[in-house]
Amino acid sequence: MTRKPLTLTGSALAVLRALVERGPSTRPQLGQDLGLSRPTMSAAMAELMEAGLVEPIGSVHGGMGRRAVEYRVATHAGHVIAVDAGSTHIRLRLSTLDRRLLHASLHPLPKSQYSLTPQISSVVAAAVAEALEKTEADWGPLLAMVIAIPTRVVGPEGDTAATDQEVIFTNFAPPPQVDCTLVNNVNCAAVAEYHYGAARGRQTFAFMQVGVKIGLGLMLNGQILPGVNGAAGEIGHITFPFAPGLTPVPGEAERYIGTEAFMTRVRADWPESSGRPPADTYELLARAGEGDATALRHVEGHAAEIGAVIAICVSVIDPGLVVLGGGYGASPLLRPKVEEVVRHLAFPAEITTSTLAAEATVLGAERLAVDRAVCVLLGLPA
Amino acid sequence: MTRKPLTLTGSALAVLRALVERGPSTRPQLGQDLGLSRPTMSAAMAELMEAGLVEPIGSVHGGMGRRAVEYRVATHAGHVIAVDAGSTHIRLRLSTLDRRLLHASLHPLPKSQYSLTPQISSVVAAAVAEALEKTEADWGPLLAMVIAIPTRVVGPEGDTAATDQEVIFTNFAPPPQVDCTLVNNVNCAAVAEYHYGAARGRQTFAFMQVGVKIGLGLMLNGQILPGVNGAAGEIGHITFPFAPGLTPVPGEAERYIGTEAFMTRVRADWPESSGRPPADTYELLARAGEGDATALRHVEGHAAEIGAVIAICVSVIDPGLVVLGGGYGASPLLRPKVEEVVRHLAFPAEITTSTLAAEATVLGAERLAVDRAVCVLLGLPA
DNA sequence: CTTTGTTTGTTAGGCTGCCTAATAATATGG
DNA sequence: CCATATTATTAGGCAGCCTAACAAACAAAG
Repeated sequence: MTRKPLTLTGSALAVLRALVERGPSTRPQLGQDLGLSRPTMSAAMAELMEAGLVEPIGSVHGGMGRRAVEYRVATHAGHVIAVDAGSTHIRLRLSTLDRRLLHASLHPLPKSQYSLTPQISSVVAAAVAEALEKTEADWGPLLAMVIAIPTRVVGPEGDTAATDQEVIFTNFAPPPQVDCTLVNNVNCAAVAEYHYGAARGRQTFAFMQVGVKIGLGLMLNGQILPGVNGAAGEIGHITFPFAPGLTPVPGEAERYIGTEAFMTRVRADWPESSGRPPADTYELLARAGEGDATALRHVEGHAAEIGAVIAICVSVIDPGLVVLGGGYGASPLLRPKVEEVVRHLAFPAEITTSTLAAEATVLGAERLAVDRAVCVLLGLPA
Repeated sequence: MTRKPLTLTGSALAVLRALVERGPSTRPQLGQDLGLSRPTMSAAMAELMEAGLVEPIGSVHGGMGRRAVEYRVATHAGHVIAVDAGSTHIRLRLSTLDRRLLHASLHPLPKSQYSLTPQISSVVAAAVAEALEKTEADWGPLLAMVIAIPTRVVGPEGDTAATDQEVIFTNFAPPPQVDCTLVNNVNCAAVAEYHYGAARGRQTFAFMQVGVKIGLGLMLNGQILPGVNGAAGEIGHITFPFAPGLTPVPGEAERYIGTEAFMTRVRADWPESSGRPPADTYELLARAGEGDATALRHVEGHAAEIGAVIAICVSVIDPGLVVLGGGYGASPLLRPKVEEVVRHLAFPAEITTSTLAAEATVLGAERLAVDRAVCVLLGLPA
């Protein structure tokens, strides 16, 4: 875990972070954006070159005058692995520190998993083994791994026994000496929406995932809120039903809003006159998209219930923006009704739909892995 | 608003902040805690003395050796005013930057107010006028004011017209050139619990106020979460009732959980055999405290409903700790049932009861005013 | 092909803000 | 009064940034 300390001057660190953030850049660009003078840029670059962290990749001319040399994070500096341990597929990305993709893979699971199981662990092990196999010599060291899992996650100081997070290691062991971090999958997706998706440029927002399960990822001032027990955003456990005379049942909201119970209700309430009920949510959404009135009615009814959940979240944290995502939630058919309900019940909040689809989680994990990798290189905590 | 810039060196600023934070201290103490060398402490102190921000107040001996000089923030450096514009009383504190109380007052309102009214504004105006009247010459300038109000609050860039916050200024104008900040009263109370009360030493927690209205103050990593529209913690607007087949009503949770509707239910359901129903919550709590079974049943039933609301908040943000406060919520009778319900429905969260009672809000406002004052002195934003 | 103007990168030197080390100034206790 | 402990100041150094001036590379115009 511990490699050589490698302390950098403040400006060099800022330059490294900027190159990680935005990819190849010239010195004038970096100096401008970071507010550093040319001599300081010179020193910082010399420092980073010396450490083998950056490399020149040619020169660019911007109108008149001398051409500026373009630099990027050196491939040789190292790489990261991001894994999305999903319920139907395992996705893996192996990338440089500035997120140039070096290897990617998609591994279907034998059957859909409702929770984190040893079977998922096995496929993760296979995916990572394959990635290590294909690693080339000049890719530098594997600096960090982030694995996105569909459970709540606590740090080493927390009560790891109380969560299911350790299940990921039943059939998988991370390579020795490699920094390996577990992160909740919804939080990863939120990170991706923040950097690349529907929430770009927003410092504060919530990402609501709707599929077999429901969950919320909270981004507050550019930082994910994990919660003291890793349970922030576990909105499957909101009090439900909640009304005078009714007894709430723990976890009932997740079951009720989740797509399995929803589809059961749809099938039970499907009129004979509308033909065969839809087999799954994809078919339901497809029919609703074609204008089938019965399908639309169900989708809108469900959207109103999702809106009711979001109104709760908006009342508690007032995120200003809620991004809908997940296998079911990403459908643009939901948005209008959700927005209407939220506006009626709670405070103003923009509602948008995810633009990253199934890639969101692994892209967010990659992003977090790169952050970890920079910390590992510099011996920084957190 | 703008006074002379007055830039300080980093260490001097740290020393000033430390003195503001913890009151009178000696140089060795400060140097130790801030990790500053003795020469740096000397320079910082010289700088602060020069600027008239600190003053020596004697010397202290710690065992053997030379006595250490003790310093504090100079009274002459300036003062702040904190106002709690509550529903039954206006509380005011006028304090030095290190929170030595110079003047305090308590002004009852003619009658209890459900929302922020012009009448409250009038009493605030009178309270502030009286405080300015009593200000002595050597107290230095009035650097900042914070007024705690029971509405959502947005900054100048937000849509102030959409909130009721401006009502505070109907009959009151802050002294010219004085930095005046409005802050939600529940958030102020949370700040006080953080520094002095039941949440001392906790970086993340939620403060739930239960009285005529309900509200949540969210402290995340030592920072209040105000929300994008100043509506974070406005849990009076959570979806309620929320159950299949029921139609939620905006703001219904506040009415239902709030003490007015609660007492109406108590009275309606009060058996003849138990004698005259209690006139208000104080009487209800008093009787419950004496062991009256009917009163206890109602208090516990209500506590379960409060617990159901808290379970929602815990599911969304997982604060680890929830402090119960407010006129009704501060009763220790609530805690056991609330804790039981939260543990049953959601994730582990400690439940405690406020220790600051009615002073919480004004103490939090004072704290925030001091922070603002330091920023004003140094020309810093936010 | 040379000149000119523009942009990029380097060198020289200075300033700020912190540090360590040494010295001076009190205090307590035999 | 002297030994010891603690506090404060002085002297000198170093890291990390800056500005100013200069050298190098390039495009476009003559």
